[in-house]
Amino acid sequence: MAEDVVRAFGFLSLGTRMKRIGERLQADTQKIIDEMGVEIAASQYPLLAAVERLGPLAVGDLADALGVSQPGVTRSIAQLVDLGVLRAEPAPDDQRRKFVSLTAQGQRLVDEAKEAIWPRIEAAVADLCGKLDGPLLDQLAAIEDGLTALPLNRREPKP
Amino acid sequence: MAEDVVRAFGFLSLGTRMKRIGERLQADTQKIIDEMGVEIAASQYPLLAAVERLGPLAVGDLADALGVSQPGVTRSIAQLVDLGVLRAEPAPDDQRRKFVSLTAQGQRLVDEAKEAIWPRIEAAVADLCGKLDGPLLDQLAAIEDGLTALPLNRREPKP
DNA sequence: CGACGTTATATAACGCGTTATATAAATCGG
DNA sequence: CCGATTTATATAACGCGTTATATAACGTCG
Repeated sequence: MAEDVVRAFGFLSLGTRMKRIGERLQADTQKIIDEMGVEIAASQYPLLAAVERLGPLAVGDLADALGVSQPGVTRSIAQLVDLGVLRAEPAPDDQRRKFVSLTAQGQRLVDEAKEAIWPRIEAAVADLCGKLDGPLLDQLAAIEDGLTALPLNRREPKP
Repeated sequence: MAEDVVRAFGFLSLGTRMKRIGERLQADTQKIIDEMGVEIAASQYPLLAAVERLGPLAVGDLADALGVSQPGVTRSIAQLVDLGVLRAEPAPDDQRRKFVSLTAQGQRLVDEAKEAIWPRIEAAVADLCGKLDGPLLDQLAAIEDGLTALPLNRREPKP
């Protein structure tokens, strides 16, 4: 088995490594969602959660709240509007702005997620790294090893 | 200023957040490399470093060493071969396998990087998160705040 | 030895992020 | 009040990761 170069390089490849871990966590999270029979991509939940938490919001404000670029959220919104979970309507006073809100179906989806999915994900991630402490690189190694030993979707199944 | 939803959700959106931080680190790293007038993308360095560290290696072994998929490294290799820094030649005994090695130009590039670029990056990242300790989410918050306060390319300029 | 399964790499299609730029609406200044 | 600038969103093109599948070479077995 070849050496894990990205890990071996420590701080030098920290960006690559964090991105890699993030993708792995997202992939495992997607598995949990799939197992629960929901049709929404894991990556869309932050957007739905932001709309629910902050109320109807313009595209640019959503981009700020999510920390991603405006074209990125514009595209995600378009997909979720197509799926019928989001609605986008121009602001009455300023036709440039578009306010995004949950449809009834979207609200149901979020309610379900809050009830059944998010607690499960949060518990699994907390199980993986809630107890961690110490230097960053050690924690990252523990996360990678922990995921290899037992992926997120095998952790803390709903009691 | 809108609330940072991904941060607020804690473990629930940890994957999204780590990916986001990784991308930000990579982007800052790219700035450092650009400032030093080198024409290689930051994302290619792990591949070059792996080839240098582990010697001539087959495509699949490189994928293992880097923790990415085989098609991913196949594509990166193709680009670096086009740039003239890598060479790929079929193994004499097994024509399916392709061994990847540094060209003279590639070796020069790596030597330069080891001399001037990697130490600078490592110092900047160490400055950002070498002292961190404690729970993971606190460290991530410190990293994000630290990058906002002073991006990597402003840290520890070469003495 | 030839067919068949296996293994290594290549290609295709897609996801989701980015930057750069286009378009349309609002605002500002003469 | 109209032209110029600014602001908000949309679109296009690309980067770099993925999975699924095609192709070619190897090994094995009847």
